[in-house]
Amino acid sequence: MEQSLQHTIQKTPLVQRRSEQAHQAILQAALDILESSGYRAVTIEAIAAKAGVGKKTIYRWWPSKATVVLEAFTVRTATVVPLPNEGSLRADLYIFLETSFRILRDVTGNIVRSLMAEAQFDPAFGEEFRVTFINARREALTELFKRGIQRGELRADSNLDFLVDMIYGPMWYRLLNRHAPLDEAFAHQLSDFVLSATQPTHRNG
Amino acid sequence: MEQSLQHTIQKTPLVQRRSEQAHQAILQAALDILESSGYRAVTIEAIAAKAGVGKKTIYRWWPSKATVVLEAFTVRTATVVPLPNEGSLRADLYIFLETSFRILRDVTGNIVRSLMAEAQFDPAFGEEFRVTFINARREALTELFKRGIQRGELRADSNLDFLVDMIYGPMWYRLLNRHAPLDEAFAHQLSDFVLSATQPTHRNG
Amino acid sequence: MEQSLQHTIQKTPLVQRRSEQAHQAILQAALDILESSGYRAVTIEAIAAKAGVGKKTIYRWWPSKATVVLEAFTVRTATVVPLPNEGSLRADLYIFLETSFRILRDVTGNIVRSLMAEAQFDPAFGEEFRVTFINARREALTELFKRGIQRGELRADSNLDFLVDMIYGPMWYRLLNRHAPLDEAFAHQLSDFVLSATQPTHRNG
Amino acid sequence: MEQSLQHTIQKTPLVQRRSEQAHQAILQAALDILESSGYRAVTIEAIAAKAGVGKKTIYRWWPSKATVVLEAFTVRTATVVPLPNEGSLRADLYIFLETSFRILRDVTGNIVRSLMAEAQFDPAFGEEFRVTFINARREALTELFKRGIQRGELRADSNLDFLVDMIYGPMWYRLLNRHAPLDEAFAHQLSDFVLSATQPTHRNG
DNA sequence: GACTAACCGAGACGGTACGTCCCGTCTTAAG
DNA sequence: CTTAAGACGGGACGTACCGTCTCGGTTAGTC
Repeated sequence: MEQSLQHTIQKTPLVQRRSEQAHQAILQAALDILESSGYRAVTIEAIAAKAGVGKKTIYRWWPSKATVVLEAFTVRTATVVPLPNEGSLRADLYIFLETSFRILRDVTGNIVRSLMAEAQFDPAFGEEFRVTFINARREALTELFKRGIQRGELRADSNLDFLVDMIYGPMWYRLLNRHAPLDEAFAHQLSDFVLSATQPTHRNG
Repeated sequence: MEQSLQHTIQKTPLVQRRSEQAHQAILQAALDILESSGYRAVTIEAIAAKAGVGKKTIYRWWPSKATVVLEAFTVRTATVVPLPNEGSLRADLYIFLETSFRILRDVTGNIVRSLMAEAQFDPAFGEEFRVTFINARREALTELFKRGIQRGELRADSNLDFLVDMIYGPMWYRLLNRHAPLDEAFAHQLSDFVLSATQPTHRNG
Repeated sequence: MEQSLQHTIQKTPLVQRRSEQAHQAILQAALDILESSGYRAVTIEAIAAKAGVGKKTIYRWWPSKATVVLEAFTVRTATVVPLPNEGSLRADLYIFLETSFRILRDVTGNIVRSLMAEAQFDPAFGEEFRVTFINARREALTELFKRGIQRGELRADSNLDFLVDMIYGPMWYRLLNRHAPLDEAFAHQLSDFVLSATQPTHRNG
Repeated sequence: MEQSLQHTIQKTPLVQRRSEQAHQAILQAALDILESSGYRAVTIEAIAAKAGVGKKTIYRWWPSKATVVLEAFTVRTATVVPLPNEGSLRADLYIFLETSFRILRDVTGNIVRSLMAEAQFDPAFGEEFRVTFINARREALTELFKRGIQRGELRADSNLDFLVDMIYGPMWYRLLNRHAPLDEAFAHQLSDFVLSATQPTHRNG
């Protein structure tokens, strides 16, 4: 983020000569603590100590520990957003969900839950979390639905943002509330349900 | 809580009863701070100071500040769960949602968001939150659906728990993620969508 | 102290019907904690718990934990004040000192040190400690000197209080300051020194 | 303390130097509380509040409040150890005692009593108190006696440590036990008594 | 090649809140 | 109507982190 300006004008070269080594050490330390001791144990002081870095260095580049964790999580782990293309919306949606669920079922789920929780207390981080994390996933899902429209599997005037809410809402609800698992059955139910409510023939039949 | 055993043998009520005065002062103080300064300002020390109570007294009866806030919130505020009965599932569902949304749009929404966030960090509180708060609301919604089945508006073999997820999921998602409002339009969209996916086939057959 | 009134008039029988059992249990508990964990671990709460007694019961009969310890120490342990009678002041003094030193060398020394320390912080206890403990020992020593005067080993106009200070002062100094031991050598040095400064023939010779 | 190594290799002065400002503020605050409210009112929290300093800063540099008070007392107050040189041991000793007594008769006496009391409960502090405070005074007195030996007023083989005990013992005893005052009369009695017991035999032979 | 400005590690700093320990008083129920 | 049991308001403890700051030292252009 702070580097995105460097390849543009580059008229003030002495500014922000960050140490890439320290940068990576910080992200790695955050991940290590996260995996070994959980989000609660992640503190700026612990990260600094583990990374062999001054606290100032962390504060220089990130506004909060949640932001560090978010970057560590998105950059250092290969948490790619799935974008299946199986030929049918039903199949794509199911695979998208089952892939997402599988990722969330392991430690990743706990990290994501912690980040969403942190977002409730820290509005600035909330905004960043939405932009960086949530929206990327919403757009992938939107892309799936758009393909469905192109194939005629979905009405062209469907409210895609709303459909995305109908998919991600129940997923997050189960993730955060833990009253029921994010399993294959749920992936089937959820994709079937949303498609059954949106199939063009049924809706206007 | 400690009185629930009294109708049995009454041989071990040696548990000293709590001071009702202190109890209420604590809940009120928690609410006051919550409303005036937000959840972040709620600390055990602040509650104790405002309630004119020793910290130990709070720790004696509640395991965490989240638990105090939950009790203050559920007991002292009239946050009744809506249970409309308008004659049709569609109307009941819409009114249920619009009533819920209206409550969540004011400060209550922030409290609820904070509690859900806290539940992510504190498993014990998470369990209590689910049982005390979430489940009560799930059951009310389930009751609505059951009436719909009785009226023939819903298939008798509908998976009600899943339907509840499809209603509460998107609501919580918007509440926590704040990418879109919990307004009347969403109440309409959501109730219509769920009903359109669940209308008994023989009605449209 | 509070019993000293009971065998006098006894016209108000229902007042102060202290439980002798509780009384002894408290003293014993104080001693037990003292010996097993040291003076620092002696608290009213610990005594009450160990004695199976309410805290109120302790506060009813003693003003402070130091007072409890003092009574436990003087009443329940057989810490008799030595009063040797060997026929000469020199012998009596040495035996008195060596006996006292021997007692102070074991745990008793620590208790006595703690009580003297407590007396510095709590003036009321300080007074009681002086009257109950210190003065009894000063009087014993004074008695020794008086016998010395009768035998002609000491001038009749000797300032006995001052002589007592010259004996007990160095003893307490070593006890509290711990820079040198309270051993037999010191008992000899001390008694010899005081006698050499007070022998009638040398002084006026 | 951390500067004492600087004249050597200067390769490991990585210990961050303490803030002299905070250091002095803490000592001053301790003294202020001590003089205005007594030793009992001296708490780490009170010192921190009065000095405008975090509690951690105090704990970083001192192990206990007694240590803070000791440093405040020895460094910030001009409690010089008297070292008279009047030409005779008798005069020097009397002036030494009367000067010491005068200092102990005011608030200083209470501080010193409190420190000695604290030393009974806290062995580590006891050691520091002995080394820092007690020993400095013992050495001054020893110096007096050594001059007496040089002048021929004292036998060359006198046990000076024992003589110091015979002077300081009674002083401390009266200071702590408060059964009699530290007045000029006692200064005379004490110095006379010790000298009368130690006069070289060949002088009176 | 020396200068110099920024970064860097280390961690001290003022500060807030934590959860615990005891204090001395007060309340309850049980005998 | 006195107990034991322990809850109560309160004060201080020593700890954990916060976010800011102050040090030397290191390093990377620029002069």
